[in-house]
Amino acid sequence: MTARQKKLKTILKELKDDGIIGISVDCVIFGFDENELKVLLIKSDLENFEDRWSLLGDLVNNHENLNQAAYRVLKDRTGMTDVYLEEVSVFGEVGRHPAARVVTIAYCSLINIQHHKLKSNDNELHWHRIGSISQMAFDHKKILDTCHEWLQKRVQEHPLGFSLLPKKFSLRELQNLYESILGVKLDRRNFRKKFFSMGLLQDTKEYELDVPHRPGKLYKFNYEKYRKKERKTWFGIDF
Amino acid sequence: MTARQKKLKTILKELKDDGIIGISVDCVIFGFDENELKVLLIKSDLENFEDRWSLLGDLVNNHENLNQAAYRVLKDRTGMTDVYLEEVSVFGEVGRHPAARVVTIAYCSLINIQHHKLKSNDNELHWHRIGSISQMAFDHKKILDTCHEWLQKRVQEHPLGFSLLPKKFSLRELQNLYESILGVKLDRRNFRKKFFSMGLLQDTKEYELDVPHRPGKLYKFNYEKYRKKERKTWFGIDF
DNA sequence: GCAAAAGTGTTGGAAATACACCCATGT
DNA sequence: ACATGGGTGTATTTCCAACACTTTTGC
Repeated sequence: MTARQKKLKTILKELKDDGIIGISVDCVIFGFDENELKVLLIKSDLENFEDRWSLLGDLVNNHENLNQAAYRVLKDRTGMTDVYLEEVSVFGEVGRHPAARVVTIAYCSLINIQHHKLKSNDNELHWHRIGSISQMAFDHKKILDTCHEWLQKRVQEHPLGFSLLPKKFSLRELQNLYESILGVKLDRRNFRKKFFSMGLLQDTKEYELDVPHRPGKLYKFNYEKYRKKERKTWFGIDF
Repeated sequence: MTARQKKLKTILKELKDDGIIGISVDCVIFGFDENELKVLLIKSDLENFEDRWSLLGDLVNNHENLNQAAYRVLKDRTGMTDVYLEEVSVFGEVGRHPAARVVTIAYCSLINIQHHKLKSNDNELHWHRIGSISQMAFDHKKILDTCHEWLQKRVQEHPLGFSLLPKKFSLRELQNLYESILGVKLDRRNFRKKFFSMGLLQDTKEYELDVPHRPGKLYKFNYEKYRKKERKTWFGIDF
């Protein structure tokens, strides 16, 4: 048991003894690699859940904001700082944590997996394919599923998928990303038409390298133009 | 100062002294009356915010789930039990509450205002028109705005607007509801077409009474049919 | 009979879908 | 030369937006 785990255990015991509700953040860290959506998990802290995988999380300090706590978890555990992060939901069932009453705020984080080199000695951390995960510690499977559904919806309405890709990407990569997040196959021509018609992809004049076929153009997402864009507010009622 | 307020003040003081983060729920209670979307507010509990309006909320007890806490607030303060309630977001900035660090879970509740007769002696509670509210206590204006935006989006994708209407309603009432939530004018014929084509409105064979014009048909929303309906998962990418 | 809102269809344009061939590159 | 994926256009269908007159009721 690490020092970190010991300290956590002590704090949780105190919370329980004093009848106090603890607050934590849990990060669902998505990455995209080998054309698959992956999630970064760690071997569970607690004995109760030995051999189960768990999200990265920690208790919130009294003096830090919630998203600061989430950033702290990301930075301390993955070393990454420039990360897309958004609050998704809250999980606060009375019995969700065996050691004490802990209400947790679930964050969805998207990282460019290329930039994140796992230290090789950090063999408690692993990237898992979505769909290859059945059981997890605590209610973390439920949290993961919620965040995945949130991402599926969100990625269709906001340009956050680009956070999972390198700055410069081919349209094929972009399409693979959408297909793997949504779990569907899309028509290549219509997909291109759709994205080009938005006018938010910027031609870099560069091409893929070292591919065993005709290289594709590389694009950047034009955040500046997106920010200025006038957005329609009425999408149409449809249940 | 009421007994309730005194007790709250004591607890908050304890939290602060012990350096503990408190957890509360705050309910944004929407109603629909006189063809306008309204929100139920109360005069603020705290001296700091005298004469400002505040959402209905309370600290979460150690032994109750978060939505149970939200239901409790609704029941204790409005007397209503059969209420639509959904978690929207979390607000946990360090300085958001002057008396202590309190993280609050914001709930959106929709009630049929007809069923809720405010006790006349309860003159601290008032229905406010959305848009007539400028300043509020704490960060409650931000919470209100967040919930309103959430409702605008949600009501277009899920059939929750009906919770604001009587069981039986005319299409005009339904359209007024959507118009007031979204702040837009809609074409009457297209609106009808849209809803009828969903096939979820059930003709009650009844008509409006006591209206000074041709009475409209009354409909019920068919939740059962909605539940069974197969929903498409792919809405199309659009930023 | 008049005021007020209910009820009802059609048409044109935009967007989504389905679909097949040639091109550039590495091996 | 061949295998692999890149790049492109069109026809069809579906969905959305715009729009005006007749009907029923209360007063």
